[in-house]
Amino acid sequence: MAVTIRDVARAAGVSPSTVSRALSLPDMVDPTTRDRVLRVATHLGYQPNRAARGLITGRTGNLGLLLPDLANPFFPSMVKAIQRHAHQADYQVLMMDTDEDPTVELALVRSLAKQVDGIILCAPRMRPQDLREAAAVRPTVLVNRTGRRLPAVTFDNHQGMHQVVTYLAGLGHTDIGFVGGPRSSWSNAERLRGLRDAAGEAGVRLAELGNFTPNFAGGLAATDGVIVAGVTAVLAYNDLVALGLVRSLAARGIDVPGRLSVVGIDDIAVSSMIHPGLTSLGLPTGTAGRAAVDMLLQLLSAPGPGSGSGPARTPHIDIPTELVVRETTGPVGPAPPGPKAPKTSAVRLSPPSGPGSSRSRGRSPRPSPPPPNLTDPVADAFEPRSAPTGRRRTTRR
Amino acid sequence: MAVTIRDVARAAGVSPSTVSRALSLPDMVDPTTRDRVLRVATHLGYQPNRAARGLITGRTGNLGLLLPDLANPFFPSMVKAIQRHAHQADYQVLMMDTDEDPTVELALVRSLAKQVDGIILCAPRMRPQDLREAAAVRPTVLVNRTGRRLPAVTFDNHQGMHQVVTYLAGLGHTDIGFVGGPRSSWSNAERLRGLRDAAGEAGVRLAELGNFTPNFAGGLAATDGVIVAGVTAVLAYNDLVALGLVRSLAARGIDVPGRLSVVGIDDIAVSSMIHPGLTSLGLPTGTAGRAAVDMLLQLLSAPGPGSGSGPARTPHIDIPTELVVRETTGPVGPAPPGPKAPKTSAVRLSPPSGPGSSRSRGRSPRPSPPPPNLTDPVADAFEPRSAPTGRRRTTRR
DNA sequence: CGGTTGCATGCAATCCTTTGCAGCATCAGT
DNA sequence: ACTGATGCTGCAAAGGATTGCATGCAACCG
Repeated sequence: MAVTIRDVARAAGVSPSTVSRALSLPDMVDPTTRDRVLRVATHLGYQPNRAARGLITGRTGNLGLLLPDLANPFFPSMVKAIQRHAHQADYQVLMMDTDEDPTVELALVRSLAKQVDGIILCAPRMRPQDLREAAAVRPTVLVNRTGRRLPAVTFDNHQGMHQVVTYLAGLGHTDIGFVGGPRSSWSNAERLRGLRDAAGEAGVRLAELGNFTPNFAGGLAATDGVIVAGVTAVLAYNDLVALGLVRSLAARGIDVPGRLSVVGIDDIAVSSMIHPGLTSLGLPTGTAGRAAVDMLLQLLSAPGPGSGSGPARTPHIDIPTELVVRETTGPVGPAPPGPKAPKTSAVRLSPPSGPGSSRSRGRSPRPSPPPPNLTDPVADAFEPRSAPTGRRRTTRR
Repeated sequence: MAVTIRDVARAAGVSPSTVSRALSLPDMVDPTTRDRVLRVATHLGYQPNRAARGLITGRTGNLGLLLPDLANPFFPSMVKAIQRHAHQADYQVLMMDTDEDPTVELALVRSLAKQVDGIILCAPRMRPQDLREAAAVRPTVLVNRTGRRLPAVTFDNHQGMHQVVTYLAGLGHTDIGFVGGPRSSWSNAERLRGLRDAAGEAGVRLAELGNFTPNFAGGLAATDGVIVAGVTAVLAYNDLVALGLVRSLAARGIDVPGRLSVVGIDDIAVSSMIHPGLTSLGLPTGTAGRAAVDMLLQLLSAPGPGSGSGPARTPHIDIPTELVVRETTGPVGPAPPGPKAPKTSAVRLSPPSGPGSSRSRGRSPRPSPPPPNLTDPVADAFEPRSAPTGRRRTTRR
């Protein structure tokens, strides 16, 4: 059927062993024969049978990826980065979605165990002991959380919270609310900690508004609490929550950012598509995905635990975040009494006083004059995801 | 290391063959021994080595899934359905993302070939001959397109276009524009064809406004053309394009749906989150994903081509679409001269005259009275994705 | 010139499961 | 009681690649 290593060997006049070595241990065979073997192999279109290889090496050539909900726009970009990077190293990715159900996570990890060489685990609510069990069964890298002595790739929540609080304080906000995510979520706890620190340093009051589901519905549910809290700015657990918040605030006639500034986390693609554009703390998911794959591959090539000189430090990468300022944040102050002011308008956003805010968008308020021409300058103003135009980023401290 | 079939055999006092049969051909072994074997197997936690099995059976237990861009919110829900369904049949899914690059599709299919038993191919722009080559290497099911005599799962574009046109015509629109997607895309051609038919039947004029990239930027780029076309309603190739359109129309001060109604396709999650909510032709991606897996599994269990009585009909499932009416569509007519009417507002949407439009939302315009209580009734009005409240669907014809 | 070293290659075992075939036992029928 | 059929089980052969070990050859040194 398919071309096997014996076919190549026969055609090249060598033994199967030599073919195998020519492919996987190139400098162990004579250059002349190696070239001949490789030429024959490519000519015949030989591709090693992964099952046969796996049977003897005990490796599958697969990486497992466990995540809570692919439908959350936060994940696809990370998944894409992971896939691309894994493929470059000749690994396949087996992805599994837990549907935000922590009870199935461990079961999925177990079923994944036999079929992968290593696991990238994105399970913000998994219990630490389960985490340990998962890591015991296969080399594991955590993403977006830490665990007891386990390799991890995280986003620098502490620094991120500082960015947000500093930015908002610079706009004059002294009362900031936080719409929390799931109580058991690692990043929720982490963000809360960072927020308390940052609020204390900046001298602003922090209102913790409870825990909500990390999606659009959660944002809707949080609205009333935000209103009665009497804050002038609110940070949501993620962009989906923020979107829900913005949506139902608008329905209540509450001006964003005039009466209330809203900030999200994740900087998902939608945040730049809607009106008003959502100010959000961006988490570089692509960088994280690549880092996780690199870390895992390194773990796989490294000798197992117990050997080596002393207990190797468990690797950990903390990725800096990046605040993307758009239109849901503005200086604190009463809603302008101006005649029939539009509900929300980009013009209301004066340049923040924080660092890196030199450029102003310069777009006029909604009832704008007709476009000067019909080609495309408008597109630039709307920050297509690829072009940095119109995105003002605060520099990292 | 791991527990093998021999361990189970030894513990159960039978030969490995019997264990194998007890697991895969249960009614071939004596019930007594079968029970004993199964009990021992589960007790020892035996899981067959997939590599060894694959080596002899020639099957991998994997399904390949090729798609153009996971970051397009249209796909994750389909991917989730595919995964869930495949796992139930004890298959794993190897997903590959082509990054919208048709030139890498064939290469990826080839690299996928040896590692999967069958392929679910979502490649709207792949050339027919490449399609055939892909299908020759492994059993293949096309999704969201057809190809020469190849099994396929599609959405009923023809019926969908009829739904949209009928609905818009019912609102009084006689000039409808279509913002097309990639010229080489199968569904683009299909939609165009359906639109022409439907427009002819309904007696409305159809303006074909060109081809654009199937994303937010494409919508931005299409805006000028839409404006000069002089239409009162426009259908976009997909929701992302529609969102771009809505966004830049708003920036130009063009009232949606007062002056221009906008309809998208896909009904991605975001469309119900933004304001104004996007009217969209929903494509049941979950249904499609499940259907594709079912079809592929059937293909895998069926005898290969050439056998059987005559050429079996190539399976094809056409999934009905479902129009979800929200706030970007309304009756044709000049923008109301009413005092400081908000740019867009749900109240402006009078019930469409189409079928199935009995319920009205009953939400008041934006400057609404304060909420009656502080719990959650607002959430209901905003159609959290799970609850059908607030989604008026036109019944299928 | 003999011995040793080192390199390149081949041999053969091994990974674990499935499955065609053979064997054995039991049972029914005559 | 013998024959034939039936049903369950075991034997052994794949299936393709990797790898420790052995072998053969050449080169080099003494």
